[in-house]
Amino acid sequence: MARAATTADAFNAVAEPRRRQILDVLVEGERSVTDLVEVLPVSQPQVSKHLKVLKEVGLVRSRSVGRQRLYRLNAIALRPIHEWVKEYERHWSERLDRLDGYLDELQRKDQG
Amino acid sequence: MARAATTADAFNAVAEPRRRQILDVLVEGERSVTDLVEVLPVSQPQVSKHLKVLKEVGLVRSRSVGRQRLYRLNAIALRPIHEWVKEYERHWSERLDRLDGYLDELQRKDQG
DNA sequence: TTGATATATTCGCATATAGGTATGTATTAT
DNA sequence: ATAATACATACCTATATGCGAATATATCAA
Repeated sequence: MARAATTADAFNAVAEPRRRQILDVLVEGERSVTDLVEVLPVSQPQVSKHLKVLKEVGLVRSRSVGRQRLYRLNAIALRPIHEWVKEYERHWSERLDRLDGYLDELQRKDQG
Repeated sequence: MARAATTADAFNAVAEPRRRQILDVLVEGERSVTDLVEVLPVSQPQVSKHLKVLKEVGLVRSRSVGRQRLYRLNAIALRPIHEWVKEYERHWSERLDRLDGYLDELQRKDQG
């Protein structure tokens, strides 16, 4: 078996930095493909392909205006990621970090 | 070019559901490889391989105790994901969702 | 030393990727 | 009709993936 498809879910779609970049632009408002090409260091075909992936997982929606296609963010599709990662937030508090440091040190003493 | 390596960053490492499952167990405390194999529907070699990926991106740390290797979460490595996705949270408020619904409807009327 | 337990690594496979380049398809303008 | 603009799709390549199966390595037990 290979890796899960980029279109499998938001986690996979967003793993690609370019696609996060695109979302980072769209969060400011609707943009045409050309707009995105102008702002990002990505070719037009690549932008279109990335948008297709983002659309398949519901992260963006589009509408046609003349010969333009305007894409906009559908942020709620990011919610599963937020919900998942949120549970871990309390674990990077300073207290737990210190415990980790302590365990690392024990390890070093045992084997180093 | 191919897809970015799973070990490229936390985003890519965590895109794989099995690895999220592993973290979901480790969030409750340190576990040996065997512990994880018993709890998850994954073979031992696969668990070891997933742990290797997680370790390479700093999401877990390990220490040896006898012939066991105990893995523990290093949650702070998830912070970049949280920081990124957090910015989008306000965008899935009800008001913006309704605007999206409205735009979708316009689109349907224009072209459907 | 021999065997058992715990974990890691290797090998083979099918698969889908991101990017480049080229081309197709609407839509508008002349 | 023709050309130009805006966008999508097809084709190619290199790459690394996740899984299964087998094997290697380390540690402890008898």
